[in-house]
Amino acid sequence: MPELPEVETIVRQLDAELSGKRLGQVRLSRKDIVHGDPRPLSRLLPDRRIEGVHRRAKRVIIDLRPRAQLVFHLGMSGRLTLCALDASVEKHTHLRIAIRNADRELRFRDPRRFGGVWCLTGGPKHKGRKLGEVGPEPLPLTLRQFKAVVARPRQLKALLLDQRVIAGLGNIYCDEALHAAGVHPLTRADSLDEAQARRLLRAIKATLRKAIRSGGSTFADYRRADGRAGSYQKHHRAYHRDGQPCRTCGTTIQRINVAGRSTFICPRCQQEVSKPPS
DNA sequence: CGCATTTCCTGGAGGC
DNA sequence: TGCCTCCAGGAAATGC
Repeated sequence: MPELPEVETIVRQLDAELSGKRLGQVRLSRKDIVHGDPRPLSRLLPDRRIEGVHRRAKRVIIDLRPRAQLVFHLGMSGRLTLCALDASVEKHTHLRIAIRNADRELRFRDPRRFGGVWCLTGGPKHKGRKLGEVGPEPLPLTLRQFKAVVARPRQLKALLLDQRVIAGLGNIYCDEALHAAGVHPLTRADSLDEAQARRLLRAIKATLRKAIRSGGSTFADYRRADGRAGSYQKHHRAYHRDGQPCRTCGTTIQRINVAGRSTFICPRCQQEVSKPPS
């Protein structure tokens, strides 16, 4: 489940490897992973130069010249890897884009197909599912901005997961940050006091930065762009640790359900301080 | 407005 | 071993 740190890891590798290179042949074996018209993909992309690869929210954005953008969302099980041309092609590889003069290609694989690709060429109005608006990036967020964004009568975790509110957090890093901040996920977001808000924002940033340094968390599908696994799962303190002792206080980590998601908490470190919204 | 539920999809886990 | 059911979850849609 690639979230901000996983996508950031992929993007840094792709940017380092691909900037300045030109795209070659495009092979799309599953048209329905493309939102909008899939034809421009193979028609308009070859020969464009890669200006750079960056991230916005959980999206990988490849900037091209002449001006175009290739946007990937990895959903649950999406992988974006740079492979040797002759490497065996894994099942569910939906898109392959050769890199000129490199003996390598970019492959997009996504068994569950919750992910997708957008090809933005600035041409006719984009049809199909649009890229939704997303909220501010968490890493540059100031405490003032964070408090403003969080000042709503909603379950805290549901709010943090909402990409329109803050961009990039998913189930793993929400649980890790809430645990690190010692805040219960069902806390009413607008009831956080100054100290809690500060702790939570710091925990979010610290967790994301550490995860980026570890190349993200690999549970099942996620891989870095070079195919290797991330290692931050070894440092998780809450996520997927139900039944195991809290690394802070030894209390057994519990699994509950919040916002329709499995949620892992330490019932001692994360006390429910205020009534959740109706 | 918020929130629970459903939908999409596949592979892996667990039951028998 | 093999079949079956259940379940994970990002994001959007639906119903209350």
